[in-house]
This record gives sequence, C-alpha cells and structure tokens, in this order.
Amino acid sequence: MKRKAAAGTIRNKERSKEKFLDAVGQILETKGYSGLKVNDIAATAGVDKKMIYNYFGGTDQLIDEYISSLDFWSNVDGQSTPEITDGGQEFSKQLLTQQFDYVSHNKNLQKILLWGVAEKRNSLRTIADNREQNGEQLFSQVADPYFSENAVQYRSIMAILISGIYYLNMYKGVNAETFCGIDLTKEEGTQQIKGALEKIIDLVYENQNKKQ
Amino acid sequence: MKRKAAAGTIRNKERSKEKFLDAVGQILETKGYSGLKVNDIAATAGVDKKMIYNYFGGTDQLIDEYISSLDFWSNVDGQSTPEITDGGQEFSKQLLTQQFDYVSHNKNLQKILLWGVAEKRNSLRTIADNREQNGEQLFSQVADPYFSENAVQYRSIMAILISGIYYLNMYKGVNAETFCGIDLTKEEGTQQIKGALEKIIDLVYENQNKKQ
DNA sequence: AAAATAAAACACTAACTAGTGTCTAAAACT
DNA sequence: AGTTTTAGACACTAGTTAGTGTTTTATTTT
Repeated sequence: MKRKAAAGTIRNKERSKEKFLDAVGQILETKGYSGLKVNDIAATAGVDKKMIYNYFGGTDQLIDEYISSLDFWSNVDGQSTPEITDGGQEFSKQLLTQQFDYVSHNKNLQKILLWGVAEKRNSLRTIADNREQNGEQLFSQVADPYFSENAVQYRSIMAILISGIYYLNMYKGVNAETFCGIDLTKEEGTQQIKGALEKIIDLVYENQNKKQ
Repeated sequence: MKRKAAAGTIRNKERSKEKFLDAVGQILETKGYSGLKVNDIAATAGVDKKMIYNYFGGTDQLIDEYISSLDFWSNVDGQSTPEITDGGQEFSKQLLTQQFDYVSHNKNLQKILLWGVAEKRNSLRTIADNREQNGEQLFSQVADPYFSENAVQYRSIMAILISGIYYLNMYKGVNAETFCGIDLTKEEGTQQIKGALEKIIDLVYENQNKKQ
C-alpha cells in the first residue's frame, strides 16, 4: 500500500526539498558556484545534509535540479514578436538592450554564465542548448530571410554583441570598474554601452538596406 | 658575513623558484585557477611545498608573482603604430583580429580572463589596469581625435567587441561549440567572427566619414 | 678538511570536505 | 490506539586541504 509523503508542520519532504533548492540559489548568488558545498547548502537550508542524499541522490543532482528549474531564455522568444516590417531592426535593438538590462540586474544569471565557461556540466550544457534553440527561432524566422546571403554575417555580429553583453556584466565590479575607459558600474556607462549596441544594429541594417 | 645562495646541481634556490612558477603556469593551463593547490603545485614542481613558504611566503604570493610575471598586453601598444592616415580604421581591425587570434591560441590567457571575472585579487586587478592603460594610449592618441564628439561611442563599441572576443574564446568547447549558430571550434566559424569584427569597424568608420 | 648555513625531505597537526550508519520521533496507516 | 514508515538529528569515518616543526645533507665559507 502506498503511503502519502510526510507533510506535517515539522516534517515535510516537499518543503525541505524547496529549502535545499532555495539554498543553492542563495549560495550561488552570494558566493558563486565554488561555494556550493554540501555542508553549506544544508546549513543554509536548515535541514540535515543526509536529506540531500535521500531526496536528490547527492549534491550534484540537487544542483542539476536547481539549474534545470531556471528558465533564463524564455523571455527571449521569437513568438512574442508582433508585426515585423523592418527585417527585425527594432526587434534586434530591443533584444540586445533588454538582454543587457536583464543580465545586468540578474546576479544569479551572471554566476550561471560564469559557471558555464568555467566547468563542464550537463545541466549547464542544457542551458546553453536552450539559448541556442531560442535564438535559432529568431534567426531562421526573422533575420535569415532579410539578410539572405549575409545571414551568417548577421549571426556572427549578434554572437559578438551578445557575448560582449555577457562578459561586460560578469566583469564589472570584480577586479575593475572600467573597460575601454567606460565605467560599467555607473548608469552613464551602461547607457553608453546600450547606445553603442543600438548604433551597431542601425549601421548593420542601414548597410543591408542599401544593397536592396 | 654574507653567504652566496646555494646554486649547486642538486640544491638550487633560483632553479626551484622557477620550477614553482612554471608549475603554476602548467596547472593553470590544464586545470584552471581552481586547481592551484599547494600540494599539487609542489608535486608538479617536484620540490617540497615547504619551499613555497620559504621562498614566496605562501601560495598566494607565489601565484601573485606568477601573474605579475605575465605581460599579456605589451603586444597591444599604441607605440608600435606606424603612420595612421585613416583615423585608425586599419589599425582597429588589425587590433581586433589579432586579439582574437591571440586569445584564441593562448589557453593561459583564457584562464586568466576567466579568473579575472571569477575572483577578486590584487594581481588580477593589476592585469586589468594594465590593459586599460595600454588601451587608453590607443584611444586618446588615435581614436578620440578622429571621432571627436563620438569618441565615447567608439570606445563603447570597442568595449563590446573586445568583450565579445574574450567571452567567445572562454565559451567555446566548455559546454557548447556554437553561439548564435556559429561553430566556434571550427576554422570557418572563427573566420566568420573575425570577418564580422572587421565589418563592424568598417561600418563605424564609414558612418563617421560621412559626417565629416 | 672542518664548520656553518641553507636547501630540501619527511612527518605531523588541524581544519575542512563528502558521504554514511544509527537512532528518535513525527506523521500516516490500520 | 497501536503499528508502520520515514523525516530528520547526531555522530562518525575517511579523504583532502594548508601550513609547520624536525631532521638530513648539499653547498659554501673558513
């Protein structure tokens, strides 16, 4: 006979699992991925570490479950695209500036991005794959048709710009504040970066328009 | 009475110090900064770890001395700039593509760049400061005068492009091969990225030329 | 050649790490 | 109400880590 899981006010499996997942997020945000030790996670959650092994099988599985629960790229989907008549020019600019703000304000995402270039891990690969899949929608549906034989060039340019957004946000405030003389910790600096992103897109589309 | 340091074929302080510094570089390249443990460094060097404390004062000082010994940015100086008549257009393109190749082939630099966004450390800050100083020469001497009121925009664009170069090279081969559909592990992909960098510079200069 | 000095080997401690076995008591079932 | 099950507390082991004290011995000095 199957038995319900304990859900009392003192002993509650689901609540404890949540506590562990929350603890992972909290430690990740404050100490980064290298701070994710079993003992610390258990202490932060306020639940015995034994439960990590019982519920998840181990620290790695807990961490993977945490990572899988994140959904960073769903906000960047090609479906929420209204009428596009400019080949995606405005959409591209919005995507980049929104990505900048999003990464800039999401410390957790910054840590995950860092983790993603620091360590091999299946769940991190999945995150990268999801980003690629979401992006592919945008490229194949909007940009590729417009840029036709220059489609790969547009993709390359977007790769550089998005990578730049990632790096600049990981970079700021760790061992420096400025990059190429731009103070990334100041509102003025971030505005200039966002302006530059938009400028590059404008130039790229202008250049493409001329050819048509 | 002062005494010469031991310089025999078996006991040799300077040679051992070199061995330690070499070991740090070797471990950094293969395992990254998180692999820099005293015991491993000593084992790799083939010298007792006690000597790390005797010679350098500790692991941190050894690592700092290693980092300080690096000179990544000397290859990018504004002095080696010949006659510039195009406002630095060709120079900018060369700088970016050369930086791409340099970072791409220098695994050690990639690890240092990663380290620089992962941990606060004085010697890493010095590296960042040096890069900023070297870049400042280029900007103030070549680009700022040419771009005049758009000087900050040029700097912002360069910040994004260089950051993009850094990130893409840290990114490739860890948890993914492609970014925006560009395969960064293939020669074709890197050529496309370099081409895109040059294209952006061309567009930026073209745009500036029109205004003058 | 003998004495002095410093390079380096070896052994040890203490702190922290991941993971597990045992026991208790709260919650669910009969 | 009594029994069963399992959430959770506690204690323990084993491995890894940084750092140090002691001893040996190669090299330099006298």
